[in-house]
Amino acid sequence: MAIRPAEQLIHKAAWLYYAHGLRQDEVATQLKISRASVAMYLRKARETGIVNISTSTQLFTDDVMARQLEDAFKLDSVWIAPENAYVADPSTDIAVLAASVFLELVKKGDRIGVAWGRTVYTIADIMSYADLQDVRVVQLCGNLGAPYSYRPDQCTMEIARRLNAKGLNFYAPLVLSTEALAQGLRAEPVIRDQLAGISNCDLALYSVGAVDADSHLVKCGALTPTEMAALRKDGAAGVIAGQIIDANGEVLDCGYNKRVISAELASLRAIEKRLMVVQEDSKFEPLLAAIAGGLCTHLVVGAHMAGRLLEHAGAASKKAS
Amino acid sequence: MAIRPAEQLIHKAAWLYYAHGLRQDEVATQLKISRASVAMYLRKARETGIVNISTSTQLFTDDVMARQLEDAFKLDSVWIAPENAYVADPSTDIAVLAASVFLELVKKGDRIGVAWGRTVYTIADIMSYADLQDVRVVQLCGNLGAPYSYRPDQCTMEIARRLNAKGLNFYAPLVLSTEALAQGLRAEPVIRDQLAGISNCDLALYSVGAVDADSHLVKCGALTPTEMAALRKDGAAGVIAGQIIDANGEVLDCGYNKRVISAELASLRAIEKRLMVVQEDSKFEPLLAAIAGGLCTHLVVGAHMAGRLLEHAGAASKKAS
DNA sequence: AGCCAGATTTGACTTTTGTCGAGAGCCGTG
DNA sequence: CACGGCTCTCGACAAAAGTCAAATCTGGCT
Repeated sequence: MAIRPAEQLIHKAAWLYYAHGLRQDEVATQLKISRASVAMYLRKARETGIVNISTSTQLFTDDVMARQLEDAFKLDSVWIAPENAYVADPSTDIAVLAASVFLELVKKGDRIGVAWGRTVYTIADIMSYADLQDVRVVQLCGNLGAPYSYRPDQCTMEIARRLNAKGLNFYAPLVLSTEALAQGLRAEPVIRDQLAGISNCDLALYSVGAVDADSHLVKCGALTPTEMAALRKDGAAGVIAGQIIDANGEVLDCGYNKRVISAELASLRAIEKRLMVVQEDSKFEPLLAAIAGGLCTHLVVGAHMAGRLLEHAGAASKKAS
Repeated sequence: MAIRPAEQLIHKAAWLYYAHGLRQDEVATQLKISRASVAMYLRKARETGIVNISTSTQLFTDDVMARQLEDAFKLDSVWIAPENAYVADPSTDIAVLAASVFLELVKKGDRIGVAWGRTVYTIADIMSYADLQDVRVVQLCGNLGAPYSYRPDQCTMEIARRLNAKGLNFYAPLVLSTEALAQGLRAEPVIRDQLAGISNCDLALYSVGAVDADSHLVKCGALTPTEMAALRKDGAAGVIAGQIIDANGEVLDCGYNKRVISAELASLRAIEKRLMVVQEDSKFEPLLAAIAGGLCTHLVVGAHMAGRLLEHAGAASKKAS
């Protein structure tokens, strides 16, 4: 930086423009700089989170379906992204909504747990900036040396960056070769502390993975397609923070899970607000499992998925009566 | 309304524009309306609080003086509005800052106590809109049939309106003719409930009044200039929510106070966040009294007042040592 | 001391946004 | 059923904001 015109000026410009409602040229006069500079400062102010522009997500919870889902599945809050009613790409729409919801749920001083996946990374990527200096973003599970850009640590750091918060990474692989090694690593002070700290989070953000050959676990080489198929037969219903869960949302008793370094489900359940975001329609079963396991209190889904969930709930209650 | 283009469309437009970042003409195409309408919807969205534009007040607390004041007076947070560095009118600057700070302190589900005065009304007047449906704004003291536009109930209602919140008014006069009548009225269920509810507030917003002929209490006819002068001799140092306090921030033992219907200071102190805003430099003594009485945890003042406070604190500590 | 590299600032230009008055649709009323 | 009154909607113009390449400045380095 030349002479750090930075912060101070950016803040002043943002203040005059957004809080006092002056025009850019008036701000320029006040600050004795050119209007072009003001425009640039304002952009920086938005990018830094010095100014916050947020739109209420009310409408998406006010939906009738959303209310029904909340009742049917005993969730605190459900947001439904209307399908193809809005912008072109439906999955982007869900991510944009999720990002808004997320920002609405975050409070100063919060500790936030973040898992990993394409969904989470997409959200991080389109999330607008905020200025939450005292927030901490912690990684919920170990890393994979994946060729992808949405590795667990990347998700964590990107979200921390957007929030202007501190990111706490997890310095361990997600999956180890042997159970013994995993146990040993879990006992390491650094890792143990990190794992123990997860239940202190105020908010968690994750998606749920499908149990098929397309799963990231397979793509990253943590499991072979054959192993995955076998797990599926043994009752695997979904993937949460790198762990395989059964249809009841409990950790599946399998060799793989024993080799994983990740947040215990009990720790996740201890987090007050658990925001789950599901983009793909194919993740119906996994989502049901996650909900059954109480792994989600706040839910963001597309209209189609919402419909399927309601249908399912309706059928279930009919069967019961 | 023609066919209620309302809410729904406004929200959609705001969503596409602010959350997705489309241009107005793109939004217009999507929604199949003219761009001019989009522009109008967006204005409404801002006015309704469907979109929120807020600028961080960080810089004003990061100030060295602010930190010193926090330490010297044991306050949670202090914001200092730079004098004549910014926009023309210094008192407006303080109000704009106060409004931002206020909005930053409000949380969903909060109960907010609001007193009255020119300062409070100015803040309400320039405060931007927000969408906090489950917030309640309660009036901290009785009303005066003043010719002014900043009557207690007006302050309360205006703030409630800006927040899209529910306003709870106080249906009693601030001052009665006799102590007996005041006592009787305080015992009335409606009034008693309102008074009792004050300590449940999460946030209070008020200023402090001066004890002189310019006081609102005099202008509104609650006290004559002569009475005011007499009270001053008896130790009156300031006015909080219509009550006279002494230099220690305690209720002054006087006939006037016994005839007032207002929040007890103990109730005010029970409120977690007490935001006090002082615009006029002449309110130095009253402010000191209010701080001494623990009536303020968060403070917004101008740079000049901040300087005087620090000077005072320095002198006091020097005397002590 | 002089020069380079990086970043900021600026003026001029283009694009985007705000606003106004006119026109059109809807509703309750006479 | 025609008539204001009302709001919403649109097109066109004016104002404001965004952008880019060139000019300028800074501090560090040789």
